[in-house]
Amino acid sequence: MKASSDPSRAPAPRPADTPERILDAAERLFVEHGYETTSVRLVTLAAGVNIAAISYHFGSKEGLIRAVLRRRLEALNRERLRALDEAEARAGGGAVRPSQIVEGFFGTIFRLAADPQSGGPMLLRLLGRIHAEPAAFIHTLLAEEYREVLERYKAALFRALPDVPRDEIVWRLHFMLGATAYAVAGTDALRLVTDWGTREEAPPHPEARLLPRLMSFLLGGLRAPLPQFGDVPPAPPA
Amino acid sequence: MKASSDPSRAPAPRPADTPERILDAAERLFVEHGYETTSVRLVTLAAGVNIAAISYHFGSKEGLIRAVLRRRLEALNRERLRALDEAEARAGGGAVRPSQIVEGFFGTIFRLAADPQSGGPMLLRLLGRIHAEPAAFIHTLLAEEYREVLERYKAALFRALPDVPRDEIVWRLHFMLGATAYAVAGTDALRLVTDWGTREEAPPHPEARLLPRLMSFLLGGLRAPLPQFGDVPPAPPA
DNA sequence: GTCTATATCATGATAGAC
DNA sequence: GTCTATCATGATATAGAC
Repeated sequence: MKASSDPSRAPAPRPADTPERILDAAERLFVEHGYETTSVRLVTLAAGVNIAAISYHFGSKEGLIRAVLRRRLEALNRERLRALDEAEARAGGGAVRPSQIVEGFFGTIFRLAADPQSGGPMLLRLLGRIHAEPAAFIHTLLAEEYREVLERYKAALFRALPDVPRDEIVWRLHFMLGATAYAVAGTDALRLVTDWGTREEAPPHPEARLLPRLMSFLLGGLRAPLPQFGDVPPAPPA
Repeated sequence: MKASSDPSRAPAPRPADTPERILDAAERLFVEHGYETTSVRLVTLAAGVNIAAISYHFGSKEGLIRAVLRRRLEALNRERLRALDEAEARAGGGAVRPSQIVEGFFGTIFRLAADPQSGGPMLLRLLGRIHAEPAAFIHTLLAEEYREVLERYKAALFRALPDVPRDEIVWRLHFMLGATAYAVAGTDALRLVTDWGTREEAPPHPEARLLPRLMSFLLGGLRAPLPQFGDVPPAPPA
């Protein structure tokens, strides 16, 4: 029997392996302070690993945030595709109802956030934050990671709303993404709108009812009457 | 006659005074690269002023972004209050219609953006970017700057929608802010949703029809059927 | 008010011993 | 794989001449 398989000799001082500890600490710090503001020194300090470990395991700070994002987005993509597959199976050959599509796309975030294994509530804040990062490579990465899933959901919406122009559906999907990213970014932004000056004034667990509230808002926007463009030309003359 | 009042001796090499040149350059660079990523060196270089001018005129980098924001938000607040005053005057003593309220709040951004004096299209991107900055002092500043105007608009919405619980209205206002901030942050985020790989594929001036599209989406969300909370408790038991 | 020169510090990354 | 020590760079801010 090898020593490494002896449970009493398991690497006790490390609760998890180094790369994972780094990913956990980096995720938390990026969420709290943003990508630029968070130094790799602070990440290694919070993770309880050596300063050189990030270069060794992830190559660079950019490699680190890429790994942080991929870890969460992979699970999110998988769940979103599964939700849509299931809804389409239930619909037989017919179109899936818009509420099912919206629930599959946006509700999945909240279902994952309820599972500590998938990141827990931190996942919500990570998604909210990441859409706002100024670094260009992050947006490129997001576009790549989201592409397949967005294509599937867009196609489902086109089928579900055959009377709404496709342009309009794409814009509304964009608006829905924005409303969700903002809603989910944490309670910081909520302070703008509410009177909660102190923690005591805030209701306990304001996010408990967030999902149904958000869903009805998004569906209302998605199914709103089409805009009247009036005299505004589609594009100014060349 | 003093020399300084002689037009031929006006400070010709400076198209505007130093603080304003700095504000213009800083606004553009903060919008493009974010607050943290933009160095004061770059700002002074772009403004064509000396490296020490920012400390002298604004005290620090933080003082600079505060001044950048205040310059635009003051005008925005003024216009938003004016729009609501006007709508309330037209309504006599009655409640202002929701569409008028939403138009007054969100439409004002676009009307200001059409005026180069108020910042032009840059104003849209500035607002989109600023809501996403991680720095805490920026959110505090935003909350202070927005407070009065938001109170007025919230009160108007409460009157306009007496059957909708006030909690729900506040949340929906929050969702509307998010959708707008995202929509307005620039075309970068739009790439996530569209197939525009290259600039050639994008329609010319996609933002021309943005306002009516956004308005109908926001109004649809604001007037959506109330959410059914089902078995979800308002707050978990203590 | 404007400029040059510089003080002081924190960052990301790595070389090389163990 | 992990660690110490260090490098090169670029940051904000200011002192002091003009």
